[in-house]
Amino acid sequence: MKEISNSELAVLNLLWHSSPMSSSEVVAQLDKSKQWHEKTVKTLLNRLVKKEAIGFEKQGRSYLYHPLIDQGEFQLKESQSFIERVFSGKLTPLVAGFAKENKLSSDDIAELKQLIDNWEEEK
Amino acid sequence: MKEISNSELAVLNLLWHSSPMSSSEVVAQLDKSKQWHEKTVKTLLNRLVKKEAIGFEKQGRSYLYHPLIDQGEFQLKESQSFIERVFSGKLTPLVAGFAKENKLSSDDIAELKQLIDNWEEEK
DNA sequence: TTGTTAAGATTACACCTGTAATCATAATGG
DNA sequence: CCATTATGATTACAGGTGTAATCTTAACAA
Repeated sequence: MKEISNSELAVLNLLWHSSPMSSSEVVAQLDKSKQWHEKTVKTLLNRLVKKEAIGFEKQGRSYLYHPLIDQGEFQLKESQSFIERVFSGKLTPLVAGFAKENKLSSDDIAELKQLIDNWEEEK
Repeated sequence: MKEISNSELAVLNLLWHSSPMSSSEVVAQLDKSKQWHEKTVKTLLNRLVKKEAIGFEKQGRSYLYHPLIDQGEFQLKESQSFIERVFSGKLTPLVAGFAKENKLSSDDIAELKQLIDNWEEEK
């Protein structure tokens, strides 16, 4: 599968959150966060279709779009390649960086502890 | 500061690891990992200079390059924007994804525990 | 029925990126 | 002293990206 650009990802994120959605719904949602023109959003939907990242069902004159790729898989792949590029493949320095700069909340810590407990249990 | 592309980052990573370095040294190092032509590497060095990500000292006919931006800062910024884009700003799902797919080693877990301990101590 | 609209398709266009090749020039080997 | 070379500067060029505008056509309003 082709690379998904940042702008395209914003659209895809919406569809992962709720789908199917018509282009006008996507436009309406995105208009809250980004200031994208309707034409821009349509271009992004089109490119995502070409990349086979999303598909659609015809609904009269308009389409209802839905994701074709799995969010979890996408996130894992992206995370791995990001960590490879930026942290030479090591995950903990990323987390350490957040900790150092106080970007971690107590909730984050609690969740991390939980993760570790689960991991150890399964082992 | 301008965005650093992936290829440029590979060069920058080398310079963070050891600097200053001449272009031929950079070429030699990169030739081990990537199969980049000398001309390609020179282009990347040039672009990094234009982006003010690296600087150089003249050394006779050639230059000795060194980073101008801090690796830790860069990594933190990139991490934040990555996590924002891909995980809606939440860090732990990233770590959870790695855990779920068995991408975490015992060493990783040990390091994470250490991090958490330190974090709690400081609080 | 027909002019207007709205949806999707196609085209636009400048800038970035990957990946070099060519140009200009100063140092170096003979 | 001069031809060769190595280094940096400039140029190349296709494909991706952000950000739309224009074109085509089918449905809807009057």
